[in-house]
Amino acid sequence: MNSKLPTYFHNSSKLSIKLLNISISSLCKTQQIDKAEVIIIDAIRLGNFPNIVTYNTLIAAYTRFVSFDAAYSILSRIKEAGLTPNVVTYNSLIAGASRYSRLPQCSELFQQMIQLGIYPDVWTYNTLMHVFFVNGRPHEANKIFSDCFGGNILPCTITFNIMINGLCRMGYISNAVRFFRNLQENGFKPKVETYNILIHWLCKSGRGGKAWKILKELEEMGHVPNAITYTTMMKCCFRSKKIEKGFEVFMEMKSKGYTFDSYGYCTVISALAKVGLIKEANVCIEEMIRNGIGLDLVSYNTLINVNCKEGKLETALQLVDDLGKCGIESDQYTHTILVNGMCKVGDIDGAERYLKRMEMTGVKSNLAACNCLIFGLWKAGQIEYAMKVFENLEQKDEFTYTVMIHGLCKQKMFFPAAGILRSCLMEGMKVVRSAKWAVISGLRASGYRREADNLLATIQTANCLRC
DNA sequence: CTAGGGTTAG
Repeated sequence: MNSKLPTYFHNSSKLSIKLLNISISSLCKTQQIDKAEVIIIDAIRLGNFPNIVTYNTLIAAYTRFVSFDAAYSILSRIKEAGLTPNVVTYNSLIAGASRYSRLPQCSELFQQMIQLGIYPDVWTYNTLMHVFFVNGRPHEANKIFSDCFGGNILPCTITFNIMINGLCRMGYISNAVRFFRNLQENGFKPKVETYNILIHWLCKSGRGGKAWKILKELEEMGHVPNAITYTTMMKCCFRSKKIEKGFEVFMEMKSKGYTFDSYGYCTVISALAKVGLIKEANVCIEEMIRNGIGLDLVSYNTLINVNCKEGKLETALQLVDDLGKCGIESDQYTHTILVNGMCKVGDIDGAERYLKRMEMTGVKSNLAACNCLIFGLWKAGQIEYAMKVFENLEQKDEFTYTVMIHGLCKQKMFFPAAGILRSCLMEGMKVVRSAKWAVISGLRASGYRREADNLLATIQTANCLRC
């Protein structure tokens, strides 16, 4: 018998099950699932049996922190306990399956719940729509949306938000705005979240002017912009290189008390570092730390990047160490930032060793980091080696191609550059204007007019095919 | 179940 258990676990009553669920919920939230399981075992031993809420809490935690299969196996435990799964059980499982990109399983679970006579609710429909959008299936998402309307379930604001966000995610931004206007005409009162979604996508697609108009509308409708609105607008400024304006937004964000987390700070720090305003970036870092803002993985990556940009590699590595001490694992961003930092200070060997070590420790290949290495090799004049790394790459993206094309053009190797440009087009990837121009003008300047025109024609054809 | 932050080329 566990004598350390609080006394309320000893009485089997409605109160004790409620308290049990509160304990399980708080343990699950802090990723202590093992402890939660121990408490459940003890509770059962004391005759305090968990109910469906207990199991649903476990399902949510297992999908979030362990695996879908672990969560799914709770279903049999529910049956063994003589309980019946409910709509929340299935909603959590569907959300869990979507987290692991198991699209067929989402549909299966949906069918299964209907067969069991469990009626889907608006959460079920919202989750399914979200799943389909995230997996690039707008038509299926739209079908769910129609079913929702056709059935007895009333869509809510979140349903509309998922629809608008999903349409934008698929690139249908104008359609999303039209959908939004249509809803408004039918009496829909959008919330700040809805406006934030539109503002975010308008900025991301380069329609900053329209984004500012939507922001104005948000305020005219009596809404107050929140912390997310501010970070979104800031990002919008930095995207269009309006650093001053972005900084002004940050100041206003601070004055409104919206810099309570690291989001705003990370946005402004990265933007400053990117344009070389390292001193200013460091002022913001100091302020963030002085204000006692909790640092997460993204914050650390931001700080590591600033130090790398300064050439302070030892400090950067110290921060990686601190990260580990906080129990946070570094990710692909961390690795890329470090590889880039090493290349920047000319330590190509170090960068290569780091990449090799990543491979050996089973970290999956990181294209961005490889791109940094190739760029570093070009800068260090190790041309043949850069070519070799490039050829051995099993995957390439537009950065890879751009780095190679610019490198070759700098060496006046315009024919190989044209070759790589062509293979890039064959892969269906877009070519950055500057790289395209470097090859064409290079060929022309060295007297190969015909080749230049030929290449230009190929580029234009490729552009047509993409549309 | 929806909305914000971090890496590489020019």
